[in-house]
Amino acid sequence: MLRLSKKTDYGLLALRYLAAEAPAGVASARAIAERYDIPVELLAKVLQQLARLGYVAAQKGAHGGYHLTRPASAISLAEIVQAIDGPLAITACGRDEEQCEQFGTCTVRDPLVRVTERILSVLQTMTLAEMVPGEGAMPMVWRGAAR
Amino acid sequence: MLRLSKKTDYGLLALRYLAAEAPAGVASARAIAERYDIPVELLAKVLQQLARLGYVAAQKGAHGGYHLTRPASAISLAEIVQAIDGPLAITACGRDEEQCEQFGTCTVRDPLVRVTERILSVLQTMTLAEMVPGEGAMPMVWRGAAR
DNA sequence: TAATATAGGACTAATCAGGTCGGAGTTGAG
DNA sequence: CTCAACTCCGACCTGATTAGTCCTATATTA
Ligand code: SF4
Ligand code: SF4
Repeated sequence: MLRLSKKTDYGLLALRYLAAEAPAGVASARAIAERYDIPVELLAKVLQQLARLGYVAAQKGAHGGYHLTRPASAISLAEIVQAIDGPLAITACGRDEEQCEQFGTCTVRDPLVRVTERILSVLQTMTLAEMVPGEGAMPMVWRGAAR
Repeated sequence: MLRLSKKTDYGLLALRYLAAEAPAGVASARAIAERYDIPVELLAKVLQQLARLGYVAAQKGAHGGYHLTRPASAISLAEIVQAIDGPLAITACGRDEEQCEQFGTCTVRDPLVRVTERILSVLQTMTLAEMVPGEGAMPMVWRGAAR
């Protein structure tokens, strides 16, 4: 029903925390999970994935944790979503060989990929920095930002 | 993973068929299902839902079928999606009382509803008529259509 | 009346997201 | 140097949502 997964939701929450509220920009999975009342292991998994993709760096051992590797203004919502949920696709035919039965006779595929591209561009124009009101840059250049 | 349901996909296919290819703008659920190799019963259910909402009208009995009640240019993709999949929501907190555990401590809710609104506007700017290349109006007023 | 079409509910099967478990690696105090 | 505590990490399990099926009732037309 056009919903993004809870994992993405949690990941977003965590990244925003690292960007805005974390003591020295560093926080452990446990700390973030307790702050937002999220299952620890699940959030850990999300952060692991983000670490694998290089959005955050992990520090093991005591007093370890995660920290951002890029400025929050350089991380788009689109990147986060795709890092966790995989490539953005509105339909089943969206990516890979995952094509549906009616791939051959389908007449709405092309219009829908156009829609997908536009949604992607919406996600790309929203950066992590714009999600934290006080901190970072909060540019007032909203209008005309499409595309 | 931000995908719209197969039902919506089928419904879209059916509506486009009624708008563009159907003999006299009328076709039965069976005919459409066979045309696109869709489970008949499932497509029937989708069309019933669309009929209930008033997007198509049903004619029972022999030589019956469905036909659009509005010009294709007056039906937006947003309407179709919401008619079949229910209200558009990116997150679990999106609608109703379906609120998640971290509703109270959540810090990303507001930005995400903004994103939802923008995605909705993308879907609203795409009409059924724009999905059939030859027929109907295909306006070239894409740029600057956001919001 | 026989054939064809929609209307609507209940039921089953498959898929996927959400959540859980135990283990491996690192750190730092003693 | 040793060891215990803390962290990340990968695989596994389970419940919820979706996709699809089946059956019965009702309406229309040839
Ligand atoms: S029906 Fe068409 S648009 Fe939908 S998944 Fe299949 S090929 Fe893609
Ligand atoms: S975590 Fe926040 S944005 Fe996500 S569903 Fe819960 S309240 Fe909504």
